[in-house]
Amino acid sequence: MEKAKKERLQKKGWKVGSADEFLDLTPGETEYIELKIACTKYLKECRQKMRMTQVEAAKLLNSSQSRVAKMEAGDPTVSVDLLFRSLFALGATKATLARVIERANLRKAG
Amino acid sequence: MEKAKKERLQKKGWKVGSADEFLDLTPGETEYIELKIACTKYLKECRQKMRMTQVEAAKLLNSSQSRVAKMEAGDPTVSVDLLFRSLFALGATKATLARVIERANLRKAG
DNA sequence: TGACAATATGTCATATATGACATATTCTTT
DNA sequence: AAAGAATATGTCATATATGACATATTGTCA
Repeated sequence: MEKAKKERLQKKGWKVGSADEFLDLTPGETEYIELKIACTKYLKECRQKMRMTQVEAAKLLNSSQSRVAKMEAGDPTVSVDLLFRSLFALGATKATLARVIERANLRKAG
Repeated sequence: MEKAKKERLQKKGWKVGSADEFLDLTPGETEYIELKIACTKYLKECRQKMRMTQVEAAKLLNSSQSRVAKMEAGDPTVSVDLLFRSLFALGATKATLARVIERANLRKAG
């Protein structure tokens, strides 16, 4: 990987390593990442289904547009806590979240 | 509520209010709390099923006995992120977690 | 194209989470 | 009951998350 890009990513909080290190993700780490990504996708889906802009969603969530954008982008500074609280605030339930998590590794169409 | 107890709980990070305020929890907040509690219970269950002490679990999780105790006790300083990462590290999968979340509001026997 | 709305990116002060340690309490086993 | 193992509680320095703001980029429509 290009040195400049690597440093830029690390500065953003991402772990950056060789392919070996990447493959060294434990199963648990992989599941965690998949879960988080699935939540970010579902959040965006929910917001769009409600025909809200990020600004509107931010107001509803007592947050800011930029943070909503980061949530949907899977920014490393966004916690699962925040994602969950946001999803629940947008009307998601434990049942729907469970479904999202369960299917996290499958293609959206699945 | 007794004043001393109230202050003690607030100092610990819990929101403490009148019954009205308690009932004012939004549905989303309630779901979030139920989810979190379910995870703490499941974590303890997993650890015990593996016949590990908190000290042993802590070592496995690169954490400390005291934090494991707090995770299992639902301490307010414990994030869902930490709970999830810990559960995955103990062998839980997205599928099992989904099940835990789905059933979070039901009695354990359910 | 230009202009406006929506989304993304960068940064920061503050808030919250975390591992670690000390110590207290509870649980077992004898 | 005493002793040791296990768990719980309190505290703190450091790490990470968060809302907010400024600014950049992208999308849309006339």
